[in-house]
Amino acid sequence: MAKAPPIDKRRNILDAAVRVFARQGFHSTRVSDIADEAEVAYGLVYHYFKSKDEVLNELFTERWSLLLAAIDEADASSNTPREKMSAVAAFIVDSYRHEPELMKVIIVEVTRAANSFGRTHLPEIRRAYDSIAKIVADGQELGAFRRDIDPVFASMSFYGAIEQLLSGWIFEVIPASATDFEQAKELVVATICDGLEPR
Amino acid sequence: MAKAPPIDKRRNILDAAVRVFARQGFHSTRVSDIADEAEVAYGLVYHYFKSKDEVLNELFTERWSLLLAAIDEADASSNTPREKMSAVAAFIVDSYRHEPELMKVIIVEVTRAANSFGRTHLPEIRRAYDSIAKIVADGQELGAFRRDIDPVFASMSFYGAIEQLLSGWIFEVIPASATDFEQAKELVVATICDGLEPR
DNA sequence: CAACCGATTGACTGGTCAGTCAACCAGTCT
DNA sequence: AGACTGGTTGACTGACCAGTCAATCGGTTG
Repeated sequence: MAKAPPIDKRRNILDAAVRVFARQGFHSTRVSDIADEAEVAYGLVYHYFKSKDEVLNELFTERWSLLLAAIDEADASSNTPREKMSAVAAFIVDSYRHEPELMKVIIVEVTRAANSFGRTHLPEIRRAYDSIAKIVADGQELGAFRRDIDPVFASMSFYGAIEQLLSGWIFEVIPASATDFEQAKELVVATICDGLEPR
Repeated sequence: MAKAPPIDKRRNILDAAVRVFARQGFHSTRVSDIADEAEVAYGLVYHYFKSKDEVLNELFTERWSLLLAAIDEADASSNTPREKMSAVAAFIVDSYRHEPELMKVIIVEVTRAANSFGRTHLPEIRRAYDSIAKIVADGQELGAFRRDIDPVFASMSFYGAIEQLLSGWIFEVIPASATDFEQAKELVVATICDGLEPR
């Protein structure tokens, strides 16, 4: 049996797709662009994937499951609710820091495109909101968070704030240096947990 | 000269486009869909607009300028910084409440699609962030807001949180009743200004 | 009425791509 | 060697659609 060809063409194609999608956007990417970038014949893309859509689906699913795992892990830890929120923020920011192109594709083409593409993935996206909401709800139980704000609502605000920051970096609306990333982690949590008004 | 034809076809087309874009998304809308919805011949769309893109541009620009004006007006008022933030949140939420289809189109197809379409409008979008940031900065001057959070950063978090809520309503991830709208206005401000942790 | 002009119509064209498929190639097994 | 298999190739097709344009309509002016 088996080969495990030294070079995994399927992986090549996926990686190439990230680069091309990030550069041109999903819609204006031709399948031939992916093939070219991967230095592979046009038809091979269809050998490994059912359609152009499936390539994006795969990229999203691969990554999103990591996020879901990270949230669950944060939740399972014995940290304070606030530290759990910190962990989630840190995971997302670091994801962007280490793989900006992939995150750009996921956010721009899926998460923020709930219309076209994201529609298929709404359930998974929603699971992230729900898991974060659970952290908030537990925090409320413990008295660490105020009880008059609906957890799902808080979760959406929190996630929305983070995603907006990533968008800002992606579209170069705000500066994106290493220190900006570190600050961002702290500041989102500070904003959401402590608020803008002085204590 | 002049007529002012009782029925303004250009307006018809614009309104029809909102409905169709909201229903099917910009990309999967054919120009013929717009013409059909407006009960107008295909070619007429091109009589009034240079291209399909221009229709969307027009819709966005029309609306966004109202938002910018609303922010400026809030800023110019003699209210507290927090009340100014409230006014901005209220304006956006009410916009959605009264014209959900238009807001859906603007958010989904422009604001959150900074890749394809929004790219053209980044400057205008940015202006909104900047104007909100100015409110925050003034609040810091006055001592109403803490000074260790960058105004632009705060502005992005605030706007991101609101937009995320709209997205939640748009994609039916969270319930959207009249009371939800009213609550939302208060809760975003409470979250961002006071924070999740009890005072 | 005749000339004019902007609004309106919808058939048609040109270009673009996603996806198909028949052929080819390189191992592996017998 | 011969047969088989799965990876690999890229030319080709069918569908789709934005935008064009020549023709028509209806109202106004002189």
